[in-house]
Amino acid sequence: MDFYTLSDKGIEKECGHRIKSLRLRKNITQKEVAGLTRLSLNAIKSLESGRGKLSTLIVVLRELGALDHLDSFIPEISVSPMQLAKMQGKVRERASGERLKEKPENEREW
Amino acid sequence: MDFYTLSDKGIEKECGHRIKSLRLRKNITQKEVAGLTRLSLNAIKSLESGRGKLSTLIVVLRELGALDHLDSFIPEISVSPMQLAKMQGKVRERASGERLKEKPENEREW
DNA sequence: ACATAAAAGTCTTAATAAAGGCCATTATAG
DNA sequence: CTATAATGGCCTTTATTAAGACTTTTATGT
Repeated sequence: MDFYTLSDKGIEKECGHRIKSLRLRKNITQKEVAGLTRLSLNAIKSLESGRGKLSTLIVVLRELGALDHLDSFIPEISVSPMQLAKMQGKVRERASGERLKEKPENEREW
Repeated sequence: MDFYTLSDKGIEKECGHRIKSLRLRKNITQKEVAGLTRLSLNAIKSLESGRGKLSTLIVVLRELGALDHLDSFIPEISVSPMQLAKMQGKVRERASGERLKEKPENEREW
């Protein structure tokens, strides 16, 4: 399955379907998940239809014992040793934006 | 990294950090991501601080070229052949749920 | 086949994210 | 070191989700 062929909405729906599948695999109802997570039934229904907040997803995945899947969803970057050396062990904290000319060297107007 | 040792809020923050790392690896600014995804700068900032909607996460991950990991996120359930046989090729659509006694067999009150 | 419960749909209200703006802080290119 | 851009924080308004209740549809155990 190639997700790049799907629209954003398509991916949202696919995520919802898979969460539902995980739940059904454990054979528990939406209402039970709501109770276990202390979320509302509506939140569970929304999540399974592809909407919802990131926090909702996390809480539900934990209850379904699927947090490890989230780990691969948002991969941790691995910095290569060479790159680390190049930055002298410093981790970049900001993108290196464009820098306007500091000031024209010998500015003169006439 | 084991997500199960983290609190829900901890996982949210970790997700935000990873998204930021993915962005910095491509050396683009939050403002650029906002422009490319047609989301607001605020939405990007929120996402990188661990909040945000699932849809926001998906759109940003696509822009950062990290959608391919989604496949391993919530893997599609693989139904064993035996189970398939047991359900006569039918896929379960609802949890089985408890069923109250249909009706007392020989009900009589006196 | 039918009764029952799971789940989908729909509403109202409360909470929170998104949009857009402005200011303060700080990494960093030069 | 210093000027500048990147980012974080905060605020207001708007849009969307969560909560909670109710009704309707439909899968499914018996």
